[in-house]
Amino acid sequence: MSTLPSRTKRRTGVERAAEIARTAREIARYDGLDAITLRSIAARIGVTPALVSHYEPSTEALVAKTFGSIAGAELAEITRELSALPSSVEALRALIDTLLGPDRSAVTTVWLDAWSVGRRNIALAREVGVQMDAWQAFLVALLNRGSARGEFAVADSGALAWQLLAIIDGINAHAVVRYGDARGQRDLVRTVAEHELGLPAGALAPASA
Amino acid sequence: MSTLPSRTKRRTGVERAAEIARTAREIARYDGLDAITLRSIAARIGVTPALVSHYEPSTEALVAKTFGSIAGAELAEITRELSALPSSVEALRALIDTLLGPDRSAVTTVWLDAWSVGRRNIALAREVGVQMDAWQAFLVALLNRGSARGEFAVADSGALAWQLLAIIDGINAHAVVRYGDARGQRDLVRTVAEHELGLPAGALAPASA
DNA sequence: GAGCTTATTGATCAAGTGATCAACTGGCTC
DNA sequence: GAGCCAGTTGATCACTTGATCAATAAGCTC
Repeated sequence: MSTLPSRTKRRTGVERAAEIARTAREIARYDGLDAITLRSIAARIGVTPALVSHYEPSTEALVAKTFGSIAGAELAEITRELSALPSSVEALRALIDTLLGPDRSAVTTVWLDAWSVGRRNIALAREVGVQMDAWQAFLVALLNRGSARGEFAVADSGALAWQLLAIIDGINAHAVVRYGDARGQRDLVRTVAEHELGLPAGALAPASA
Repeated sequence: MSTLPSRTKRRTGVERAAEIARTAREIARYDGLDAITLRSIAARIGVTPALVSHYEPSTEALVAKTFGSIAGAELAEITRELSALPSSVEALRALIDTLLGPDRSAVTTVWLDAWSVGRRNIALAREVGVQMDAWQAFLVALLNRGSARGEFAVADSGALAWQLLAIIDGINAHAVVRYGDARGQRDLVRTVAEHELGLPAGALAPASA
């Protein structure tokens, strides 16, 4: 046998922990939150289940952390994208387009899993609450900013944020089961938002005809 | 020992099958669809897991059947209740009140479980599709009836039915996690329905002030 | 290059899952 | 009351899960 360094072994603790976290996210996206297993992660990385257990003593906590990581990463990315837009109306339009766009089913299924599994995993249930609050806070800030700028008028930004998020989540849940694409239902969210914000019809419609 | 007939044994096959189905429904409502287990059912009835397996050779199929039974029973009950109402507007109002009323979380959690578990259980996934179609068909019929009676105007009853169901499902999903009560969000559905049907504002509001 | 810190392994446990099958027995029929 | 059909049991298999622990070995420091 040659001296092939076939396996790069013995990574740093920090590196390995990051690798485990990343692998858990991949598994959650592809196969669901409850496909996260000591053995599924270990097999994917090429190590022993005991090693995963060493870095993540509680699998339940790892599931909760993984969900929070996926949901939080999406919110962070959207926050970044929207911050470049000049007006709140454009930001709201982009938000609707993104959250009801194609290739969203991966994140949506993770949310569906979280709502379901959260009943058996207390840490996950708490994380779901945290992420929902974070989304609502983000949308409230967006609505208040637009209101302060005089772009539109909002009576109760907190309640409206919950309503818009509920509609979006409902549409996406249906899309996962039925057509795999929620774009056809964007008009519903646009109409509700325009109506509640006192915007003229079509104000949130896509730019190009 | 006395001759106490402590256990009523040896039921009819039909009786036992019904008992198993009923027990599976109870477990699904209280502890979720994936708490349905040969042993959980058997323990609750007081028989051997093998007996449950005898009547239900496939647990996956039993889970799918149980979901269909719960969802179908609710639709049947609501259909019955609404059929007594004289107008379609009143029926729509009652539908919204019921589907976003208290004590709905049990059924909502079963739906959440079904959306999540359906990815691993093909039979369940198909049943979810069937039940969603049944609900949509029911609502389409309600909308078309009201339109034919001249109570309101509906452009695309099929699309509107999906939209209203998506909103209701989204609100209920949020309610399961957050406040446990979706009544505060009823106005959203009412407003959307009134707007889309050309009804005056408040037409779907509760009768009493 | 000795020694030590720490990443990593292999083995193993207890619990829980669906499923199968021969054996038992309750209760009805003739 | 003998016999038989069908409901029921107990034992058991193969598999998956999370978790623990002593033992190993890699790689850095001195």
